[in-house]
Amino acid sequence: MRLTQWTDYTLRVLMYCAACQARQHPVTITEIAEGHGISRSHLTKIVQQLGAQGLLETTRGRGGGIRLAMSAKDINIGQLVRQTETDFNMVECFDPAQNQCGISQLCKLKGVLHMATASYLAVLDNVTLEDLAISTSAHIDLPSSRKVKVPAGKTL
Amino acid sequence: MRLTQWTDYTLRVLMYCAACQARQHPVTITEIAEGHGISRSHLTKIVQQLGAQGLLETTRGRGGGIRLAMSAKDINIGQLVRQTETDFNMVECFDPAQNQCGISQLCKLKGVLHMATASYLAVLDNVTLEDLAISTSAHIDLPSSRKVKVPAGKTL
DNA sequence: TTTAAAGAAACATATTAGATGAATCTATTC
DNA sequence: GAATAGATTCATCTAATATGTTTCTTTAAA
Repeated sequence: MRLTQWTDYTLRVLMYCAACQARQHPVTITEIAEGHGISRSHLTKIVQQLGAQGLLETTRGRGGGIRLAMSAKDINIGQLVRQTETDFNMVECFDPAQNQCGISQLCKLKGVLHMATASYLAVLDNVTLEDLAISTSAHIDLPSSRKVKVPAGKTL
Repeated sequence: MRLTQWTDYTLRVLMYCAACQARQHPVTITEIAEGHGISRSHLTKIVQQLGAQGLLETTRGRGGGIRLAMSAKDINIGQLVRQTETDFNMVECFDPAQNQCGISQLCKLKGVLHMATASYLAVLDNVTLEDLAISTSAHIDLPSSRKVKVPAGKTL
C-alpha cells in the first residue's frame, strides 16, 4: 500500500513553493526538478495539473514561474491526496465494473476497508500545507544560478 | 492507493475457509480457484504462504485440502494485512535506501503519513476474520462436483 | 524586434511490481 | 499403483507508473 510518486512529487512541489513564498522571483519548474533530481517534463505535468486545480499560479515567459495561488494554510492535504490519487479501490469488489466476487453482497470486507481508508484520510484532513512546510525562518532562497548548495552529507 | 490482489485473495481464501468450517471434507485450492475465477497456481502460492504463517492447515493427497488452523475470531485482519502487504512506504522518503529528498529531516510529511497509515491499520486491528465471514447459517457447502451453482444475475 | 526563458502539449518509450501460466515434484489415500 | 492434492520452480505477461523527446506558445528583457 503506497501513494504514487505523482502524489509524492505534488506534495514536494507545493512544499517547495510554500517554503519560497518570501522570495521576490517565482520558483521555476527547472529549479525544483534539478533540486529534487526529478525529470523536468514529468514535473511540468504535475505543475500543470496543480495549476488547473487552482493551487498554483503559473506565469510564462522570462522571469515567470510558479507560486502558490492561495495561502498555505488553506491547502488541505487530505483534499489534495484525494484529488491526486486516482484509485482508492482497495480490493476488486470496490469497483463494480471489475467485481467478480459473488459474496460481495454478503461480506463485510468492503465496509471495513472503506472505514479504514476514511480513517486514513481523516488524519490528512487535519493537516494543511502550512503544517508541512519547513519554518519560514529557514526558507529556501536559492541563487538565480539555480545551482543548489548542499551541506556536506546531504542531498537536496 | 490500493491493496494488492495478493491481499485481496488472501482475505478471500480465509473467508472462504471460515465459511466452510462446518463441512466434513476440507476446502481445496482448485475449488476456491474455480469459484473465484483465479488461477490455481497463483492461489497455491497464497495458500502456501498462509500455511507457512500458521493460519491454514494443509493436507496433501486424496481427500486433503486446507482448513483454518485457528479459530476465525483469533485471526486479526490488521495483523494479516501488515504481513501480506509488502510495502507501506507511502512516499520515497520512507525508505532510507531510496530517499533522495534533502529536506526530509525538516519536513513533517513523513510523520503525518505515518500517522495516517497507523490510523488505517488501527481500524483493521479491531476486526477479526469472524467479523468478516458471512453468517454460519448461510455457510457455503458446495457439492463435491465442485461446480458452483450461481443464482441468475450473479457471478461467483 | 529579436532572443532567451519559461510553461504547455502531444507524443513515444521505459520500468517495474504484480499477476499468470506451465511443468514438474512430493505426499497421501484409496 | 493410480488418482488426488498441495509444493516448487521458472518463465512470461500485463498494466499502471514513470520518463524522455520534441515541438509548441507566451512573455519579458536585451
